[in-house]
Amino acid sequence: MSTTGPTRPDPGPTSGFESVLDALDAERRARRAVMSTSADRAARTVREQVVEGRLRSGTRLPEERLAAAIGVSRNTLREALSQLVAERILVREAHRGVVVATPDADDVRDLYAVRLVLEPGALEHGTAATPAAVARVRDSVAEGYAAADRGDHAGIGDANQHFHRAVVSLAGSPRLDAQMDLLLAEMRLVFHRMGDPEAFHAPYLADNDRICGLLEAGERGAAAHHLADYLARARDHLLGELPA
Amino acid sequence: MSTTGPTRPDPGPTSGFESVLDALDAERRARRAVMSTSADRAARTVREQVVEGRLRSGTRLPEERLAAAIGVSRNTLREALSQLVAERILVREAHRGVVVATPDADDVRDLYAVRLVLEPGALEHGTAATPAAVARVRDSVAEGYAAADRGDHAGIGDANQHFHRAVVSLAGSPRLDAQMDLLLAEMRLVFHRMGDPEAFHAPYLADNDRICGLLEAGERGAAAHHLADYLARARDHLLGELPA
DNA sequence: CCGTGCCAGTTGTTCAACAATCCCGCAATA
DNA sequence: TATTGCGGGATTGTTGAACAACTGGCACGG
Repeated sequence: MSTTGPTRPDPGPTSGFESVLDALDAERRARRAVMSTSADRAARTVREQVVEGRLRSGTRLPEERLAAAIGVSRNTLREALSQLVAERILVREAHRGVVVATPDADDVRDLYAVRLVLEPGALEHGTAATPAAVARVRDSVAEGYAAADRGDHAGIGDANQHFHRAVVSLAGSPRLDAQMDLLLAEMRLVFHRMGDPEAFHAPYLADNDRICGLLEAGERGAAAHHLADYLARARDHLLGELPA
Repeated sequence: MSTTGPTRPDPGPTSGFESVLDALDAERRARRAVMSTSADRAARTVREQVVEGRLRSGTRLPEERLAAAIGVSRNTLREALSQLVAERILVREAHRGVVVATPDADDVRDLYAVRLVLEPGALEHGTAATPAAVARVRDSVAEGYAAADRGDHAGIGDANQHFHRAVVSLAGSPRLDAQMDLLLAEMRLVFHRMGDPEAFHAPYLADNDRICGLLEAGERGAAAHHLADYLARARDHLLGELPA
């Protein structure tokens, strides 16, 4: 360390060098998170196909062919599948393989039981209801109206999911956010089983708007009660349209 | 089917035979769930060692030796470890292996953020607050007092966990119950990092009793508020005693 | 004392194999 | 005809070994 570059000072409590070093380290961690392992990538691939609706409920996923298709070994794929089974996106039947989950009425009731605790709870007691967080809720409402204006039914569904995710994020808990993402992925599975999934969400745009308004007005208890009522209605609506 | 047994009627909408058949099928599924795969058994083994406190936070778990110790192959063990990583009991660092998780202050805050939504929510809005479910809450309170009477500190901790699990079960959601079990397992990891984990829970026996009383009296809103307050207190208490 | 390069150990991943199990069809039988 | 019994083929559960990529520590040289 004699010729090139500035000689390392090293003393300062937070030398500029240390910060650069930390930044590089952070970048590396980020890269790791993105690249991750083959198993994680495989899991992401399969999950995407499922929530996107290209793999319908009940389809079997033979390990050998799927592994070849994704380009990983069977062992690695099994790790990925186990992860998705834990997320309840797939179900594994011993010696019969994994199939895309087929949520039944009981699953729907359970999912809504969770949501009825989670979403009103976050709305009323969430400790991260900052203006920015509330604004994200408002954004999702606007997104829904915009999608409705251009007749984009899928867009309405997406916006609706964003709304409920934004509500839960009022709790300010990364764990809860992740949990909600899994729950919403499972909800998509339910929607894909319906005859006309796209038309389902439109009626609830007004509810979202109203709840958001109450939230902005600081009437969090009222917002929570409205949301609870709305969730119960949506649940029954959904149970009515569920096949089998 | 001509000689033995009653000839199959087959017509009835819900022939008693069909129900027997369903029961047998259910039993088989249950058996499968108990036996499960080697990977699940390995996961259960490791999880038990961790929540029991025999494997402390930060301990590294080399795959080869651990696999040999449990008696499964490395590939199978990896499946088990992945499952525990998903449960946040272990953390995996790329190319450095898995170690027992070391929850820090942020983790504790996050865990309590979840609990602050979940537990008061279940208490106030849970739709399965049957007399039997309420009785289970009361049982856990009694269990706590009994443990205190005989100076069984570990027993107090166990009873406390039973109390919070019973509260969440008021929601009547299997998914939420499972989620709460994971959360409580993570809490045990936190407690194991404390200097004197056993003495931590005793002060909260009275709170549990009081909350249970309010619940039995039908004052669910008050019970929820008391629990929320108590959780915030416990969180700060815990953060104060957390090392590092 | 500091930096550099090498080496052992561990992980990530693949491949090939085998037993256990399940599904499907086909023949035998009442 | 409908049911039972019985392969045969396919798939899963699990193992063992192998190799590249990567990490951490140690000796070497300045």
